Order: sequence, then C-alpha cells, then structure tokens
Amino acid sequence: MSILDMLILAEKASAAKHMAKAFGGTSGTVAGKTYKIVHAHGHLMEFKDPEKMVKTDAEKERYSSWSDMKTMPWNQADFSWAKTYAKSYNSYTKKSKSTRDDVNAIKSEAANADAILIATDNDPSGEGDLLGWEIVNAIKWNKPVYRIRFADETPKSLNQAMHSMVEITDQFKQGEYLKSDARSKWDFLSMQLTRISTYAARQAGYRVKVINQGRLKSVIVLKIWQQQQLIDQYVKTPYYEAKFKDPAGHIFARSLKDDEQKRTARFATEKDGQAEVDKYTKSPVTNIKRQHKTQAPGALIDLAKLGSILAKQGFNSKEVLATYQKMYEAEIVSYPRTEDKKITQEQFNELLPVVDAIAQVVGANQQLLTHRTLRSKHRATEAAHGANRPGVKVPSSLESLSKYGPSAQAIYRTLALNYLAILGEDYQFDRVTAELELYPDFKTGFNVPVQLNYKAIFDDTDSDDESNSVSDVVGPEAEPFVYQGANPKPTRPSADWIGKFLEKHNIGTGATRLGVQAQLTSGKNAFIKDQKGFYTLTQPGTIAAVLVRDSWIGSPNITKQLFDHMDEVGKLNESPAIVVNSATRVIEHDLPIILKNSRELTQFVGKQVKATKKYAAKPKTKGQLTNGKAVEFSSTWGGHKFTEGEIQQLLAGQVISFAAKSKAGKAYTASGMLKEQTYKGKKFWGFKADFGKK
DNA sequence: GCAAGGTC
Repeated sequence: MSILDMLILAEKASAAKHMAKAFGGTSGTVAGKTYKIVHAHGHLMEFKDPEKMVKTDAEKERYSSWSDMKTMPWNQADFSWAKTYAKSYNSYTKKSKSTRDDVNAIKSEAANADAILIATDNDPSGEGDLLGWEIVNAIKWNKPVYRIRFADETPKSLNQAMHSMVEITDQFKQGEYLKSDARSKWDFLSMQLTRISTYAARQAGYRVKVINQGRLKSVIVLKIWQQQQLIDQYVKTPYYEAKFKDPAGHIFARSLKDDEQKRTARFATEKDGQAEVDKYTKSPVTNIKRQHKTQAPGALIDLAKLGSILAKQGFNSKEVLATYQKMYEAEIVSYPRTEDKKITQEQFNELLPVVDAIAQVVGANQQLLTHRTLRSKHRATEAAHGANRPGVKVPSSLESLSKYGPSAQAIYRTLALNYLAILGEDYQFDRVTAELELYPDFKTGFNVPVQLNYKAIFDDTDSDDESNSVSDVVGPEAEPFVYQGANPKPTRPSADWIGKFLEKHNIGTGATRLGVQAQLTSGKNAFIKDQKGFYTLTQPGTIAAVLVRDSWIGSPNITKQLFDHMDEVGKLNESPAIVVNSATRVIEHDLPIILKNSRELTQFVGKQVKATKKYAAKPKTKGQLTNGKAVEFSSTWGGHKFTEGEIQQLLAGQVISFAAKSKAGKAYTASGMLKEQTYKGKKFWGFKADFGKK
C-alpha cells in the first residue's frame, strides 16, 4: 500500500524549493493529493557511447572506429539508444560525479508513490519532458505518470498548474517528449562529423587532438573564419563627396539611399571631389526645427549580453559563468540560465523594497530612481525566471563579493545598474534638424541632451552615437568642402557579435550559447582565442572551420530545418524517425565535402603549422584470435614493425621477442604477447611487453 | 577522444 498519491519530480533544487513554498512543505497535501517533492539537477541520464549501444562484436568494432570512413554514416537502427548515468560537474569542487546516487534516491522515494508527476517549466523545446522521462525510465517505473507545466514559479502559477495536471503515461504519444528525444538523437549522430574531421585533418598531415563539430560549434567557427576572410580581403577604397559644414561643425549631407545614388555622389579621387565641390557655393541654413523627444530605458540584459559587456573589461566567459553560478546559489543574483529579457509584475514588486539598498552598494544616485512602476516594455505576463537581475539578498558592499570570483564585483555592478536604469525616468533630448536654403537635399540632424535621467544610471547605447559635445547653434551659413570617406571595414568577430548571430538564427539556447563559447575559448585544444571579447581562431579552430566550408553542419539553416521538423513531431504530424534520419542525410552530404576540404587545408593553415611532420594514423593489423574473435591492433611497437610470422604468433597467443627502441632511443630486446588492455577507460588490443622478463 | 541540452 502506497503512502503517497504523488511523487512530484522537479527539474532542479530551486524549483523544488519554490514548490515546497507554494504547496506548504516538501510533503503534504495539494489539490486533494498527498505528495512529496524530489528534484533532479537537469538531465541525470545521457546516451551511452556509440560502441556501447550496439550488440555484435562487428558492430562494436564499426562504431569504435575513428579512422575508417567506410563505417559512416552510422545506421541508427543499430543503436539501442540506451542511456547511462550522466557525469555532473561541480564548479565548486571542480570534481565530476555520477548521477547514480541522485537517480537511486528518486527511485527509493518513488517506491512509496502511486504516480509520478513531472513538474517542469513550460519550455516549448520539450527538454523538461525528456529529462523527466529519462528518470522515469531509468528507475523502471511502470505506474501512472502525470504532467504539469508552469510559466513561472510563483505560488499562484504552481497551484493553478496542480489543478490542471494531465496523465501522460504513454510517453510515445507525447509530442513534447518525442520531439525532444528526436533532437537529442540528431545531435548525438552529428558526432560522426567530429570523427570525420579529426581523421581528415590527420590525413592531411596535421597533428591535431580532436576537431569538434556540431550544430553550434561548426557554425560559430565557420562564421568567425568567414569574417576573418572578409577582413583579410578588405581593401580600403576612399571616396570623396561634397558636403557642407557650418561654423559650429554640423555636417550637411545628402542621404544616399542606394548604390546608384552613391555612385553619382561619390568620386574616386580628391581632384574629382574638389571639382564637384566647386559647383556649390556657400548657402544660408534654413528650416531649423527643434523637436522634444524622450526615450525609455532599454531591455534588461541576458547572460550572453552580460558576458560580452564583461569581456570588454577582460573577464572570460568561463570565469563569468562560474562566478555567476556561485552568486546565484548565494541568492545575490537571479537565476542565470534564462532567455527572459523581461520580468513579471510580481518579480518587480519583490525587488522594489530593496532597490535603494542596491543603489547604495553600487553607488548609483538614488534621487534618479523615481520611476517606481514597471513600464510595459519591461513587463512579461509569463516568465519562469525573469531577466538576469540582482536578487533580493543585497550584499553589504561590492568588496564583500570578491569571494565569489574575480568578476563578481563587475557582474553585480553591471546587473544592478542595468536593472536600476528601469527605475529612472525617460531620457529627454531635443532632436534638431535643418537644411540648406540653396540645396535643400543637404540636411543635418543631431540630438541635444536635455536630461540624461536613466542614461545617468546605465547607458545602454553603443558609443557610435553622435557626439554630445556639438553646439546646438545651427547655421547661419554652411560652406561646401570635400568629405573623405571609405567603404566600411568588416566588423571584428567578438563575443557580442557571435551572440547576436546565434540569437538571430535561433541556434542554441541562452545557457548553451555562452557555454559553448566558454568551451571553445578554453583548454589546450581551444578553437578560439579571446582577447577582451574579440575573437580570433587558433590553428585547430581554423582547421575546424576550413573543413566545414560549404557543409550543412556549418550552416545556420540546418538548425532551422531541425527545429521546423521537431515542431511537426511535437504536433504528432511527423514521425520522429524522419527527424533522426535527417541527421544521416547530413553525414552523407558532409563527409565527402570535409574530405575534399582537407586537401585545401595547407592553403589556409599551412604557414601556421608548428609541427610540419606528416602525421598519419598508426597502421593497424586485422586478424582472428584462436577463439575466433576478430581483433585489430597496431602493427608497430617500439619502432619495430611486426613481420607476418610475428603477427600469426601474436594472434595464436604466443610470446615473441624482437629488437625495440625506447623513447630515449636506447636499443633493447622486448618480449611480450598480444593482450586486451585499457587506456583511459577504453579497451583495445595490442602488444604488451613483459618488462619483468626483459 | 565525439553533440547539445539540461544542471551545479
């Protein structure tokens, strides 16, 4: 006899905490059901390695290969799609640990319940459904499963959700689960492109570790590479154009809308420009208009934007993510991994009593914080977490935050000022416009600040605005002059620029966008070098990019297509198998392209190669053991190449001896036999010397 | 040694 009607499964600790608050405890009665709340921390399960999802020895060999391109594309029907406990990484202890204990803890609580309720936020990608079902399947649950979804974690929303729970016991009829499961399989299959790229780079003679490719990674490195090409190919082409200037320095110019207009107004030489200018005379300024305008504070920032602001101050994304996480756990800042850029009225109200204290800590002028209502442009009707902002717990000082990490003070200051700006009044300015009496096509326009208001707290505009120092006195006359301009230089790749690109194409999520950039910019095998937010590709990064030129995986369109099909799966209009199969179409298409691109690598990375030595995969010998088992092993050892006779002896399980060389170059006689060995947790067959008998 | 998606 069960003790509980319902085991409520939350996605993470903070959600479980909010539910406990909403329902009156970690266990009790809600909506007429007895319950207990447990929580995961994200995905607790993940796919096993490819070679561990297949049955036969031949399949295991096929799916272990990094060097035989004939083994790809993989046949996904060979896979069991079995999952194993994920390794969770703790940034405090810098240790990774299996989620086995977490799953078992949930399992033992479930033993007391009649049903499990998957309770995660209303994420249209279905990720909450997937991680819920992963746990339900892992504990071999065979009783009813229910589902609630909620837009935010306020008691009101959570209690409402409890009154509209639905039964979803058949997971294969649940669109959200099916679509997200298909997405995860698609992404998993895309790992073939990493093996293909690694192989292709080595074949081309590059001593590389792993050349990672995927929907995010490939798009990011290729985009940076293409932009770098544009910059390298950029030729500054000056042009000379007639403009006018008044005594205060205001420029009067024509607005050149298309290329045709630009061609007729701009000249290639200064001489021709001067000839054009000579056609004009000094002109009185007329039609001066002064219009009063206002501008409300901009949007609140998300994590990617915060990362790019701090990058300019010299903090790297990896450190910012880790420090932010620690500050979130201390409740000093709000939940990090959100895509929300607005907040709900409740979230606004919650913070209102402490805004003066926050202002004091960051040194903002409290007298500017007069707009104590939430503007509609910042208000969301639903937001699970709300935009990144300070928490209700206010630190005693900025200095006290240093214990969370090097960027802690900068994170808090930036978040706080950005948030406090929405409590400032609108920026007030005069828009002044004027034109020339003799040549009315020549116009000027500029803004004169009247009251900075919110901009005095946090200025969100890029600095390419008109200078504030221009005088607001226009005219009375303006004289023609030769203006020298040039075609614009392509933007330098930066964290901000990549963030906007990914967001525009809907690639990755708020959490993964910054995470992947952190991954690509750190470690020994980094693909991107980050210099105060500006990106350049390292040598392996350049190799990764060149290999995916003209490929599908390097195109933002592949994610769009994947998501479009996922939506159809979600509506049960399309079979998940079609989505998963489309990954195989990508491998078929991209494999020959990557191999072809590898032949052009020297053209782009040739000069940067440190080790010019050709580097090829070690030659392997295939054969059969006396028990019939097929094995593959290196055909050389210690500088010695096994003879045909030695290979037969090794396969027969015999001990052989030969002249070998140590790494230091010392000659000795090696004796040993063929053995199954383990390297970094992976099993392989190879010659094993018996040093005891040497 | 591999992906992207959650999480700490």
